[in-house]
Amino acid sequence: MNTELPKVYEPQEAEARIYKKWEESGCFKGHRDPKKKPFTIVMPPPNVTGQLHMGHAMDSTLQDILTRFKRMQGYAALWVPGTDHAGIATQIKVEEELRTKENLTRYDLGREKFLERVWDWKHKYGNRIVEQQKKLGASCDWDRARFTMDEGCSKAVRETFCSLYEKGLIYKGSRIINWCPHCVTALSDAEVEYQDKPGYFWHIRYPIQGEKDRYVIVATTRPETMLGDTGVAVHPDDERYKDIVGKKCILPLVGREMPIVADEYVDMEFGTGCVKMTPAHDPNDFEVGLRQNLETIRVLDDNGKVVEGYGRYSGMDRYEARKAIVADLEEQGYLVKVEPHQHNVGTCYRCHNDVEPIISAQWFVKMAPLAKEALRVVNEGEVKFVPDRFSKTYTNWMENVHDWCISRQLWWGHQIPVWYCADCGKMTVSRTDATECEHCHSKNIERDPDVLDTWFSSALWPFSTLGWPEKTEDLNYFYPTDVLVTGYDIIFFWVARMIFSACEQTKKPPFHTVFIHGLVRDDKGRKMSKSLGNGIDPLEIADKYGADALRFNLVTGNSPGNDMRFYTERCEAMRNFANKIWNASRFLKMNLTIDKCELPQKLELEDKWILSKLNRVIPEITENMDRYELGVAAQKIYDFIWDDYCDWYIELTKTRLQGDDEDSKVRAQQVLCYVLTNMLKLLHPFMPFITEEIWQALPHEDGVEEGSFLMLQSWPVANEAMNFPQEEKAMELIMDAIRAVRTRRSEMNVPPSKKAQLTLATDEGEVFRLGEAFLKKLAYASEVNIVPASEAPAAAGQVTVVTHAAQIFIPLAELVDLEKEKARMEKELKKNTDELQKLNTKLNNPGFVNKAPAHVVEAERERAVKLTELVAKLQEQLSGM
RNA sequence: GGGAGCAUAGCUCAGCUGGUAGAGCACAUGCCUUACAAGCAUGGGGUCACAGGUUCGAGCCCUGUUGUUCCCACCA
Repeated sequence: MNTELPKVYEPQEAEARIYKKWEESGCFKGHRDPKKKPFTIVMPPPNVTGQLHMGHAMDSTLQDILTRFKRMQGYAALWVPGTDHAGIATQIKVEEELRTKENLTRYDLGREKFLERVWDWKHKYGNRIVEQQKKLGASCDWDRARFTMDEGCSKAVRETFCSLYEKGLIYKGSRIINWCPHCVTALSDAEVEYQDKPGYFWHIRYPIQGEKDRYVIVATTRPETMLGDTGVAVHPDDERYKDIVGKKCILPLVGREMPIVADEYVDMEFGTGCVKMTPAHDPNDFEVGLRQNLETIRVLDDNGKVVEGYGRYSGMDRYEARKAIVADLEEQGYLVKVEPHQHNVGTCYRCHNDVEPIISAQWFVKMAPLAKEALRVVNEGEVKFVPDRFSKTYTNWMENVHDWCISRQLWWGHQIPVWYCADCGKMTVSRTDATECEHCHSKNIERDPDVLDTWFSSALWPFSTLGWPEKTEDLNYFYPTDVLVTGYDIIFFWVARMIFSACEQTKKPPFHTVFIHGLVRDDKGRKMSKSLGNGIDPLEIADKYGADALRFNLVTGNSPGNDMRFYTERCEAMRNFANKIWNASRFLKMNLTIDKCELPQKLELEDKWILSKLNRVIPEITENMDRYELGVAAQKIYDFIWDDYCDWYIELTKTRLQGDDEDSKVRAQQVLCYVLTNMLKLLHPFMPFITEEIWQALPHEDGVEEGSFLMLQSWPVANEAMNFPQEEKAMELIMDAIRAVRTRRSEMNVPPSKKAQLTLATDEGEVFRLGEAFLKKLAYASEVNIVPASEAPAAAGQVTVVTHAAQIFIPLAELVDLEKEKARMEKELKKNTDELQKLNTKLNNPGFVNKAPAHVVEAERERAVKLTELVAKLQEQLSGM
């Protein structure tokens, strides 16, 4: 905060400057402090290839809020950042660049050269997202930044693979897997996205061998797979087909003889009750094939083209082949009919091309034993999801999980540490690079060319980043970590896998809480995506409105786990809030003569009111934070700052600040400063920059070191000695009167410049005498007369206002239309009488009085008293009109 | 076929363990009141989707209905 104090807060320059200061002075460092409890958050590593998008911004904001909050609460807070090598995504990006700039493929370069290019790319762009996170204020310990392909993480990957293999939890097998012909790699189940797409049902006739003119009719959505058919199945109880079970049929176009088998899998009700079996290209058929001993014939190659040996179809792309086959079937009279059919097609989560189920030799993690412990820790509450409903999502998935296909036919990633011996044919699985076969010592070995699923290394992230498998001090102190913050969209990909990996490798769950947030959508509720071009760049927003405003926007107005729509206008509102605080602070600075932030001995009514309110809001906000209700906490601090502090307290202190009583002036400053300091602390996790900026410019409490930072100050706690319930109530009486007068004046369009005398008839004369100055300033009174309630003047010819504590008379006779005034009063009387009646019914109900908690009954009684007084006053005034 | 979310002011959404319905934006009126017009004051606007139930009391809890969104699942 410089001395010029511009009227409008400009975040751009300030934010960069402040961040630099923090970073230079080591504020973000996570130190092992034996006197403190650790609080650890490990960042979900964004892709190295990535640009920071709104989802990252939200994720990082939530983590930063938690980290800053805990740091201020005195924890040894550590937030570990990093990036993910993102196998497919990165490889595709680099390949694209190769193609467009040099017209080369990765095969032209060869594996080694290509990987060099990817590393170059990583070094060039990998830091971009880090810089972007810094712009948003992320208080990570950047010195600990990790990359999933760096040495430590790679070591963790190798150790995990080998130990799982040794325990028999990793195996290689030929299974039906999801294959992306575009990315030319296997995918895990989680990497397949199912989409409803319009398609067709082709009904095809397969002649039965030896039975003239007899056929089975099968239906398929993928006719090209018929080339790989090795059987037809019917249900064993299906009377229609009992006689043909065991016979053979002939595959059209190919001429293959295939058995007709009976299998429970077939649904008699569906279609014709006959199903073509393609064990090499359909997971169900594969299972049936195993039971029925059907041949497995692969007809599509890795690129999705028909393999050799199928005449004119060979070499055709799967869709081309489909057309050709359908045409031929029709021409040869095998096609019975074609029906439009909506079906669920698996697509690649990266390139969105249709995934092909293909039989292939891949590496798998055996999930059943791992899932057991991963379920236990969640079921027994060792790991909690916030909001809790996501634990159901998690357990449902974990209970039904299949083995995890972890090998990918890519180059960029952790290469599988397995060597095959050309001599003895056995495998060597090793933690260090093998030079010979461990079985026959032959040097004639070759490494498995495949790499591991990216998520295999991400799954180790919470402990690999802290040094595992080494037994490091960090691991000992900071692990298990505390909270994982992430979107619900990667619960399966990542959260679940971290949990079972940690349980297996470290024998502990990786964190105790999973704090789940929703997606940030555009203003129409659509997902932000590149293809739609509806993404909003968080950095542009931060640039325009400030990172503080962006953060505040991302954290308010929605509840945990729910998606939120992003409105730029809301950022504007939050920017206005920042500006409001700026100006409140500017006002204080302009009036500041003190150089220390401390509370005075003597407090005025309004001081006690604001301090008491502050005392109430501190524990509330703290509790909301503890419960991850960050939006609620943010809203409360917003309201307190804007409504209580700015709109009321500052206004209330103005007469003192501008008056002649030096002592009172100083004391007002002291309270203003004290409350502002506390508010800045409460707001700091949400709006770190502006709060730091202002705090730096304010006088500090005793014990705050020169050159210290707000981010390192302690979180406020309520001060019991500063609770003043009586004064709070008294102040409210005055505020009620001010509001009531303002309302009446506003209804009559009296401008503030037209001051008027106020007469208050009240039994709370003492209180209102304390509020005289406030009534003058805030209720535009030229003079305030206070008389006992019994001596109320005649209402005639006056504007009258009634609160439950006072009747107020304003001599603005020329503005009063007596009839209108009467009507208004009658309306108000009726409203209040009705309400009082309702309340009395409630209070006369023994059920309520006996069963409701005492404080609720008490509150209602108080309300009834107030209402009764109000009604009495209204009646009195009406009768005098 | 399972599972979950959502339905509250014109719009977008909050509403913590049941206790007098809230915010932002928008709208209306009056204010350049010496911190802030990115502001101040005041106001209008809601059968909390529908139907039952539990309770002294339901936006909140239970059951069902409707609409809507999402996730999971091998119906060819």
